[in-house]
Formats: sequence, structure tokens, C-alpha cells
Amino acid sequence: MPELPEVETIRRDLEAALTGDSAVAFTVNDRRLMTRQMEERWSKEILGQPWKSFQRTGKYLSVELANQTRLVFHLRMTGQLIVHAEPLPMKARLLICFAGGRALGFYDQRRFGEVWLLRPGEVWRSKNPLGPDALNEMKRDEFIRLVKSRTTRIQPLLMDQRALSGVGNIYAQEALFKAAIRPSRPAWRVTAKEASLLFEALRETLQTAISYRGSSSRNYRDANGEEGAAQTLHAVYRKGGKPCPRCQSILRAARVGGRGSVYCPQCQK
DNA sequence: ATTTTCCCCTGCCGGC
DNA sequence: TGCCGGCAGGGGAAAA
Repeated sequence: MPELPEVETIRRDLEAALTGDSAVAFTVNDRRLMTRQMEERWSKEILGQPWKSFQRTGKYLSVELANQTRLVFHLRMTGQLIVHAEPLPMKARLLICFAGGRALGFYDQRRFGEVWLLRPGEVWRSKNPLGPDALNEMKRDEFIRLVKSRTTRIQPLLMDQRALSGVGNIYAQEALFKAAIRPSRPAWRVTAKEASLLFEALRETLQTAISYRGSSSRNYRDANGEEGAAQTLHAVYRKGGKPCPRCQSILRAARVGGRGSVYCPQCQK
């Protein structure tokens, strides 16, 4: 469930907490995350290197170190990155200890999350390249062209990270509700005007969710271990059977592209 | 090109 | 109360 707003919140937290600090040690508690061989490489390339800058593209969070090595994290469903003032309250899959005394824990109940180490200039995801970031890169005209050019249904398109990156099930459903478009509508049947509205709805949804520090509907936590508040804004996500906040019709739960989706049958056409 | 199914994991929840 | 199947929905791979 960490989508763009949640990853962006964590990015900002880490930037504030760790910029300029350098790792002095780390512990790997889950071999699925990293082989011993990878661990050796990590030791050689990250220890003693100040953490310089923090970037986000889609749902990927990356850190650039002083030697231009990059660490890239993907939290998948249940990953958390939490900064502790001192080590270490619970067992992390990966715990990185910093010179300043802080520690960064990578927690991940379902263990789907991943982390990569990239050398300077190393090519990343050469096949399956990420589409433009939904907030920082995607432009309105390009979005409209994308929507008009595809036959797939609109919700799976919004969630396709090769088409545009950062949008997951929560914000796709919320943006489609705002734009009054049914999640199962074929993308090409969305009019240019509707696509334009959807683009604005999506931006607004993502930006507001960032200002609320993300949605903690399940187990998302920010880098301080605190819940976000954006779940209080959800109109449809996981609200099947409840009344539509706009017209009071009963919201319908369906499966679209193998994922759960909730919409209002009255006001989303 | 698109859709479906399966897989990776674990915890929670509802039904029996 | 306790067990169990289904579900949560990030992604990728393979099959339809």
C-alpha cells in the first residue's frame, strides 16, 4: 500500500533525518533480502559514505551517497522505513546504523519489499522501464494521449507503472470517483475532457494525500513510525456497501484487472 | 496488446 | 473458542 504519497512522505522524513550522516554498520536479518555476496559489496561501497540526497520516482525511493553509489528501496505491500534515535526496538529485515547514533530499520511483514545497490551510472530497469512519475513528470497532454491510445480499462491503466508511475489501488479508485469515471471503462472511451478532469483529480488526490502524510488504512507508517491521516479522506477505497458521499447510492465492490475496486454505480459512468 | 492466473509472503477477519 | 479459507493488492512472469 505505500503508493506515491506514502513514499514521498518517507522520502521527506529521511531527507530531514539522515542527510549528511553516514552508515557505520548494518545487519541483515533476512537472507531473502540480500545474499552474503551482496552484503560484502554493501560493506565495501556504503560504509563511511555520507548520505547525500533522497529521490523518489513512482513508488521507488533512492538515496545517493557521496561516492555516487545509490541505494534503491521498494516497499511493495507492507514495507516500512523507520528512523530510530537509537537502536533497536524490534527486529528489522535490515538495520543500518549511522555515525550520528541513529538507525534506519527496514521492516516488512510480508517480505515483498526489495532493496538494490547501484554503482555510479549503472543502468536500472532497462527492460520494463518506469513511466513518468504521476506527480512530477506526467503532463496533461501526454496523459490525455495515453488514455486515448489504450484499449485496457482505465483503472488498470492508472496502476500500470510503465504507463505512469506511483499510482496504486487506493489513489486510482479515489481519483476515478472524483472524476466520475467507472473503473472498468475502456480507457479509449474516456473523452478528452474527462481525461483532463481525471488528470486534475489524480494530481489533487495525490497532493492532498501527501499533505496528510499518506494513508494508513493498513500498516503504512512514516519514517517516524507514525500513521498518516489521508485515509480519513477516502470516499470509496474499501467502502463497498456504504453510501456514496455524493449521492447516497450504495457503493459497489467489483474486481477490475484482478484487483478489488469500489465505485458508485450512480455517479461513476 | 490485453487479460487472466499464479506466485511471492504474512496477518487479519468472517464463517462454520 | 478455534481452525481455515479468503482476502489484502505491490509487482512480475507465464499462459490464455
